[in-house]
Amino acid sequence: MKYYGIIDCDNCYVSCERVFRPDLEHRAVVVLSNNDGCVVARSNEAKALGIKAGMPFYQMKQQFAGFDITALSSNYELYGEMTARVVSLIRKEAPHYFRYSIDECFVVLDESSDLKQWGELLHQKIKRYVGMPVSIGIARNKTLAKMASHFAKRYSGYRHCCLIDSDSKREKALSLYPINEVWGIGRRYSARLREHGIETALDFAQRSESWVNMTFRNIVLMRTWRELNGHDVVPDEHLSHKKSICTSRSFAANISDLPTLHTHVANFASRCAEKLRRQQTVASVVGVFINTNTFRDDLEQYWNFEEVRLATPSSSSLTIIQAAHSALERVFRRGFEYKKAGVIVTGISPDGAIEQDLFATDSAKEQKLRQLDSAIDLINRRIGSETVVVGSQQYAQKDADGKHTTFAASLKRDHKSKNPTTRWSEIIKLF
DNA sequence: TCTGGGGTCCTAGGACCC
DNA sequence: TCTGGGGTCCTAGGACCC
Repeated sequence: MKYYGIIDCDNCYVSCERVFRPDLEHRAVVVLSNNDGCVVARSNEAKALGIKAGMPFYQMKQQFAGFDITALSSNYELYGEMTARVVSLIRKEAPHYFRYSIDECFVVLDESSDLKQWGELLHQKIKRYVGMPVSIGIARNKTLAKMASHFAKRYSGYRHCCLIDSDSKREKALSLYPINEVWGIGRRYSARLREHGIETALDFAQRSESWVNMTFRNIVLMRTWRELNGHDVVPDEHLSHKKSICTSRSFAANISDLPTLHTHVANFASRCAEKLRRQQTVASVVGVFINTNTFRDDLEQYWNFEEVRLATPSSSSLTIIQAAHSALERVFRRGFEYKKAGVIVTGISPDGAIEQDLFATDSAKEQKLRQLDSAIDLINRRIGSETVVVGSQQYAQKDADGKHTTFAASLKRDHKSKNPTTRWSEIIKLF
């Protein structure tokens, strides 16, 4: 019989920071979004104080003035590296795995071994080798495994691994689980379910299949109902490549001029091209959106999105940047203060299976672009991201050394930690 | 003054085709 | 009173996830 396990990093970003800052253990710590905008991760101590996820940083500072809280800017280079180490350990213990998000990984297990012990040992191993605390849930399907991992996180008696392997355990767990915390049931559905007197996962699971069907006429909710009742019906995602890739940011300050937007959009486009190449795919459509500050209802708002179709699907930074620039020209309207922009690439297919543009004459050029991109990727991977960039990615503004400012430097990150795992210059020195 | 950045799936409805 | 009947593809919007 097949089992699913989920390995979930506890307070992932905070835990990554604590590996290199042991002084932050047992203290209230939050990690902020880009431009130090919102709280995106909290230590248990910060949660206990009542700091909510998504809370704007300035509000937190007002509301929790006088509390001893450490706030850190997000350092995605570090989090990406640390979680990759976690995954490499998981892979050794469970060859059949798929990554669900930056901090979660599903594995498929069979019943032959002692699954509870397996989970406890994996937890110990990840803690010892990477320093990351994880919670592990194991059950017959993914919805129940997620629920189990929450129990593992909440009750220390489980020793970081909760296994649901019988109907009695399943029903007990369901009865203790609020309906709004079930995987796949968000704010809207839980409000509607509560109108029908459903408070726990068990209340929902015990309704008849036809009642759920008639009341909601919704196949997604129906699948969740089946999983709560022990069937394995939610399909495995993330086994194939992504169908859309987006890179977008809010700006530290408003931007009204086209050249500065061009530079930002070039950087977003370049990131999208990198992501395409990493999963060995190409895109055929490049879209750009820009918008004014949606929180300022006293100002006139503008939001728009334009797409450009490529003659030949591509993952080349130069090609994607060019297309993004022409899309930007189309969405841009003078006279607005822009707060955010983004590039979205779609029409994604595996690289290699590209049907040629009927009128293409530039396959030799494509070949050269490909070699150029590979060389840039290699350098940026070995030496550090943004070591080599396309000219249009460089900001007009220069730093103290006379060098052009880079994308990373354009973000406001006043409380950022070092990158001891990916930058030679920031490696930890003991003496 | 300061408010994140990614993704997925499903459905309904319209355009278009034969 | 009573619209032909299939199809496919695309898009927008709504729900969800982390």
